[in-house]
Amino acid sequence: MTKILIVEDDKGIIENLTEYLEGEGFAVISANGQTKALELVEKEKLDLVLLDVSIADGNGFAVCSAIKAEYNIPVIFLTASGDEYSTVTGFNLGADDYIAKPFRPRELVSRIKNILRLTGNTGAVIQLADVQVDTVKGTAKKNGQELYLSALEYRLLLAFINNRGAVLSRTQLLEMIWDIAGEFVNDNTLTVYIKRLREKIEDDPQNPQIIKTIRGLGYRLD
Amino acid sequence: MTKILIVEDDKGIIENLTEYLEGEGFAVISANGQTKALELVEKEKLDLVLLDVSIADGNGFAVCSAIKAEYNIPVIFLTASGDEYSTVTGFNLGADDYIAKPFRPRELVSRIKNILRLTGNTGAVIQLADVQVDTVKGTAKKNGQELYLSALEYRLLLAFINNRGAVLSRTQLLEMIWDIAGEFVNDNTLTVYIKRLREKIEDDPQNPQIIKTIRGLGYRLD
DNA sequence: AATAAAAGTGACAAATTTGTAACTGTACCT
DNA sequence: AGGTACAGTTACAAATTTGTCACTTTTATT
Repeated sequence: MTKILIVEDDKGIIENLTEYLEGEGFAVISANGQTKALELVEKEKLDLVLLDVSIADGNGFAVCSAIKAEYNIPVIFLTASGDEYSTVTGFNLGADDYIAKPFRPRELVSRIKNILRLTGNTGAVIQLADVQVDTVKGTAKKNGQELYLSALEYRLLLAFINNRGAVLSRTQLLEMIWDIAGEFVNDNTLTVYIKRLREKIEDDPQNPQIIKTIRGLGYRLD
Repeated sequence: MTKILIVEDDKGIIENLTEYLEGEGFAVISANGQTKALELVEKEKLDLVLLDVSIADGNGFAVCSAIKAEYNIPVIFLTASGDEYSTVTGFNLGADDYIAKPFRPRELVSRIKNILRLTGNTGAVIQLADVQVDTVKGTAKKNGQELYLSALEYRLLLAFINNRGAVLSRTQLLEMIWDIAGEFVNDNTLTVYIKRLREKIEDDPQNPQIIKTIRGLGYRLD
C-alpha cells in the first residue's frame, strides 16, 4: 500500500486531505512541523511526501532538502504561495511537483499518481506482452517467472525499451551495448544476442512478437 | 542537445516560447496542428513535447494518446483550459505535467527540466562519489570508465541505490537479490558479493566510502 | 587480555556468459 | 527461377560469474 506523509500546519487541511486520500486507497500519516516530519521520514517507509512551506517549526524547503539529501522519496509541494520564485525554488531543491493552494482534490490525486509513476516507486515495471521489466530492481520476469537475463541481455533489452517503437540499426545497437572505446565486436554477435534474448522473452522465438526484425534496417520493439 | 517540439495554434506564443527556450539552451521545433505534429514526432528524435489542447486540425488529447501509444517521449500539456476535468484527462492519457496558461516562463523551464529529470531522458544517472550508475542504460562507470558489473552485482548496487541512506540488513538484501521462491543462498554469499562490488566501485575497498558496514545491522549506501 | 560474534578474504569447482566461426535459411532483386 | 545480401542457427572455446568453504581479521564485551 502506498504510504503518504502530509506535512502541514493547518489541522483542517490535514483532516480533509487524509480523509480524501484514504478514500483513494492511500495510507496517510501526518506531521505539523519539521522535527516531527523528519522523524517520520526516518522511521516510516514512505512512498511520497506532501509538503507545505510554512510549517510549525522550521520550513518546508529545509525539509525537502533534508529528504532529498538522504532519501529517494518523491516530494510534492502543496502551498499557499504559488508565486514563480517559490515554485522555482521548490523545483531547484529537487521537488517533484509543486501545487498551489487552493488545490483541487481530483487533480491532486492525478498528480500524486503521476509522480509515483514517474519516480517509479509504485512500479517502474514495463510491460511487454507477458514480460515485466523492473528497471528499479534490475530484473525481468515472464508471467511472474524470473528470467535470469545476463548483464548484456538486460542492457540490450533496456536499449529497446528506451527506444520503443523506433527502429534501431545494428550499428546503433552495437554502439549502445558494445561500444568500448570505439572498438566494436563482430557484427554477428548482435544477431546471436538478439536470438538469445528472444529465446528468453518471446513465446515463440521463431515468430517474435516483442522484438521485430525490420529487414535491411534493424530491429524494433513493439 | 535537448530537442523540444511545441504544438500550438497561436503563432505569437510559438515565437515567444521558441525564443525563450532557445535562450535556455534547448533546441526547439514547432507544429500548428495534429498532422504536422505526429509527422515530426515520427521523423525527429524528440526529447519532450509541449502540447496545447486546441490546435489546427484534430486536438491535443489525441496527439498525446498517439505519442504515448508509440513512444516514450514526455508530454507536457500547456493549455488555456486549466479546469480540473481537462487536467485529469490529460494525466489519464499519460501526460507528464499539465500547465495552465498564462504560464510563467521560469516556472515552465523548471517544470520542463523536472520532467526531463523524472523521465530520465536527460540523465537518470545516479552519482555515488566518483561512480555513475545509469539505470536507463543499465551501466555503471567509475570516472567515465565502464565497470562491467555482473547481473547480480548490478542488482545489488540498485538495491542500495533504491534505499539510499537506509541500513539494509543481510536478510533484507538476501531477499531482494536472491529470493528465488523463498530459497536463500548461503549467508556468506552476500558478504562475498559486497566485497566483489566494493572491489569494483570503491577507491580503497578496505576502507569503503560508498557502501558502509553497520556492524550488527547490515550495510548502508551513503 | 581472552572470548565470541560478526565481517572479510582467498581460493576453488561448477555453471553460465561471451564472442566467434561456420553453416543454414529467407526475403528481395532482377 | 536464381542469385545475393541479410538474418538466423548451431556449436565451440575462453572468460567470467556464481556459490561455497575454510580461514583470517576486526569489533564489542567480558
